[in-house]
Amino acid sequence: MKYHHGNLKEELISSACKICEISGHDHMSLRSIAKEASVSQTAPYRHFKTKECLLAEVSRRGFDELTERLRAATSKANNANAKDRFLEMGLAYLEFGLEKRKTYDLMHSPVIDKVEFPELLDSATGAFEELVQILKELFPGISEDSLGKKCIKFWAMMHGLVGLLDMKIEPETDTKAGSAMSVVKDDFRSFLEESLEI
Amino acid sequence: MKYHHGNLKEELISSACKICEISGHDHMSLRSIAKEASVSQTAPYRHFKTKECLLAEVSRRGFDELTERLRAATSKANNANAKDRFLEMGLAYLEFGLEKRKTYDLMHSPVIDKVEFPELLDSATGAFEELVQILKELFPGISEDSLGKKCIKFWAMMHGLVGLLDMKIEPETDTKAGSAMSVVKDDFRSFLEESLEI
DNA sequence: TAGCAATGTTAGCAGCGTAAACATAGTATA
DNA sequence: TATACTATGTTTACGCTGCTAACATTGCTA
Repeated sequence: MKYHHGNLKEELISSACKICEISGHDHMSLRSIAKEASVSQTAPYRHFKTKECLLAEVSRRGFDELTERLRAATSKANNANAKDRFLEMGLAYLEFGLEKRKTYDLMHSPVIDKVEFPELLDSATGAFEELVQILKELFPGISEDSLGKKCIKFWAMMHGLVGLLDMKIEPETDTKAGSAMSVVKDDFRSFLEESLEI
Repeated sequence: MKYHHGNLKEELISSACKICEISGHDHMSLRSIAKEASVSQTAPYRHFKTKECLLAEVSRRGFDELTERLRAATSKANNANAKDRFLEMGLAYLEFGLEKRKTYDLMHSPVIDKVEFPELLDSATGAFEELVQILKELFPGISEDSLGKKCIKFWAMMHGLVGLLDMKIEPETDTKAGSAMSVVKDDFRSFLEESLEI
């Protein structure tokens, strides 16, 4: 067993990503991550000033993966029209949010002050930029103001939807909110399509 | 100093609400709350099984206040038409979210599993119900399915907006997202009005 | 080859949520 | 009114946490 790990920083990050997605960022301890890397409790402090810094890195990777997925979704249907590609993107966003829910939560959690981590803000902006591009195509010649509004509207709707869909309101505890939700869930495509007329 | 406090439970909750809104729920300790009530560290355990139970109560009060504000907003403009009342409600939602941001975060935070706290779910549903009512008025004769979709759409948009608006992207760090945001912020009323055509 | 910076370890602090055992006060019943 | 019971408080203690300080080892560079 050599004293110097060699690739500890990277291993800590990927362990953190794994643990975060399993247990959620608020049940994740630096000590457990260090243990997973078979390293002393305080070793992480040679690579991250605080726990928050490590979490910021996890968050950043989350945004980068989201960006990648959005890009992949729109280019998957590359020869299709802009509208279909937009729909694919919406679906990809939702999938990411629901699939990697705990990471998604971290990414939007206030525990990490994005102002303190500029490169995190960059990654987050990157994902947003994907939406801007596809909407620009969808509405050619649109004014900057209108484009901005549309972007916010969709981004907000998607973000809100992830939160709402994840509430997993079961049929038994069915309420108005619950039944409304399943309508959307069952046919998200048409839901999103209608929204295009905003 | 009498041994029995007399109204400890209530005082703990209101202290918790105060501390939560100031420091955020993740920087709030049971011990500090107990101290604020001049009571031993473990006294809260006579009234709340776990810290989460206290947080659930804080969250519940948040939803109740939100419901109250939404109701007040729509009835404030009581003699106005449904559309104006809807706009008032949207504004009220946004105001609550931005004004009581930390509490709002707790309310939507996954740390409290709503399934475990049915009365919390009730309170949350109450707020949603306000939206259902006003949209029903706005679109008389609308099918249940369409109504449901509209509700989700607006709720998601509002919820997403609070998160986005609070990012407080400053002019200096201006990005496409930042400038788009200020457009919405400056004229939320027209932003919401346009969305009505969904 | 000497020295320095990077990266690891050990020991220890204060704060946290929580459980167990005990103390006191208020209330219902005999 | 005396007695038991229940509700509500305190003390003590445990294991976990983030983090700091002091020290050890390694690899790079002059």
